[in-house]
Amino acid sequence: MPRVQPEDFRLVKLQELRRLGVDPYGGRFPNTQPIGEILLAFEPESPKRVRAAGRITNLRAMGKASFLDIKDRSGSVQAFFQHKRLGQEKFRIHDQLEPGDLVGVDGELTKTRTGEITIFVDDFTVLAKALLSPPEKWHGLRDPDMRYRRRSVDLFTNEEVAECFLKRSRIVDGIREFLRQRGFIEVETPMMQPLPGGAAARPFITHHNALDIDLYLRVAPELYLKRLLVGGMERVFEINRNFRNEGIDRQHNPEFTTVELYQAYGDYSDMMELAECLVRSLALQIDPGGKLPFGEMEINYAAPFKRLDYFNAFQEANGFPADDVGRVREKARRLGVEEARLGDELVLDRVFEATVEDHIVQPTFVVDYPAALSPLTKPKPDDPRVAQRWDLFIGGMEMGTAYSELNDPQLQEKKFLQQLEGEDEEQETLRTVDDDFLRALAYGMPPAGGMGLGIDRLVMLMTNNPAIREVILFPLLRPRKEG
RNA sequence: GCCCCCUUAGCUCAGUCGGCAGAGCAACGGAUUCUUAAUCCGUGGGUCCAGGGUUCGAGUCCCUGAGGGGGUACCA
Repeated sequence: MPRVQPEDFRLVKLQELRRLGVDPYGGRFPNTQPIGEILLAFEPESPKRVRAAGRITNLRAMGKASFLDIKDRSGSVQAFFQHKRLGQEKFRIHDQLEPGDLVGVDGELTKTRTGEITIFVDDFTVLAKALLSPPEKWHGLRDPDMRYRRRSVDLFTNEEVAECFLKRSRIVDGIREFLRQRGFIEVETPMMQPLPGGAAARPFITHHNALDIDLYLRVAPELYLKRLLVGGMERVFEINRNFRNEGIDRQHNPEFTTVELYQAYGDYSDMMELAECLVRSLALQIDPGGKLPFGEMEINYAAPFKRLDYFNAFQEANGFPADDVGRVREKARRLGVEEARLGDELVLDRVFEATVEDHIVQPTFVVDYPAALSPLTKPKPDDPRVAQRWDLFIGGMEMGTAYSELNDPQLQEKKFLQQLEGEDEEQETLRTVDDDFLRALAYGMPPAGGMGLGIDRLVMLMTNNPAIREVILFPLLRPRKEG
């Protein structure tokens, strides 16, 4: 038994092609024009010869003639195959074509009697015989699970899916362009790290045989990018994957892409300006009015984004101050948070999430977080309990975070050690002290602003897809035997 | 992790009160030289997710499990 069972009726056609002396898996087919361009260049009064290649998406056979719809990445065109025009031998080969096959065609571009722009084919090449049928033409491939598992089919069948990933590519291009113009250079730092740092999340663990050491897939690139600041790379960014061994839902995939950047001699207010400008410019590229739908919501990307002071917002939403530990815990219990085994600062964060963050729809910077939640962040000069940090929320999602980066090596060490002391509700969440990073800091890191933005979520907003799996080409799925 | 829903032909789906397993598309045979989801005539196609139970009889009711979807929880 082959691993993938071809459909019998397609094997028959495959054999017939070979019997006719045709290689069903063609070869180079040069000098084609994108179908979209062919259609744009059409002039009714002066028919031209054209050459196109693509997938047969539909086929209407009528005895001695048939119409095939041929689709490439740029568009779709009708091709007319006629016995009279092709001759007995070629028409016989044409009879073996089916929806899903890839063909190259040569012919004259004119209109049919009904006015459809059509390639009147006088020669063609079989480029690939499909041994599995494409999805049914009315409803197509709709089941989300099947769409993710067979993303190839999803992409060539569902126009809007292909479009979404085209947009994603353009968004990433846009981010790179934006940052280059501001003097940032792109770098790549380790995805496999001896110590997972930069965020508190459960890491994936792997093993390197030659060195016989465990390595962690990174949960964040932060500590490496900061080493580059020490090294004198004053404006750096990295667009790459992070890996977190956590749950999967509409906003979370175990591997996800972020852009993380550092700007020497700046701080979190520079990052705020940068983030606002970047996100706004991406939105404006899609809608000149800067208003985009997201599910039931309409998001207005007009500047300036709203600013919300963490402690003021907390007081306003809850009617008591964030440092009233007793009332914070009481509120947490009422919200159904199991607060007993959590530290004060984590309980506060839960209550803040439930009462403030979850209700944010329009682009909003939540500014000045409790320092206890932000160990890599420079505290405010006038109040060490407050960190120079903001989180950006849009459409109910956390889009990113930024700090004035902590560059005091001794304070950093102290904060690392405090993290170790805090009772750890997640046994698997590693909290370690990265001595090598501390050593780098000790050589002197310039004060800097740093920021991370979730690119998948950004794409969700820009393409109006409320599920992260719609914007990741191959989201993680449970493997399935029968396929 | 917990709650709710879904799983029937290659695909998209219907299936009433527990009583012979259904449609469209796709496939196969035929007709058709300007069609547009082509049309017309004909044919074949099922481990009803898996296992167990109730019943004279289960796609349908009950239990267990698997996979998926949605929600919720977790994710400095």
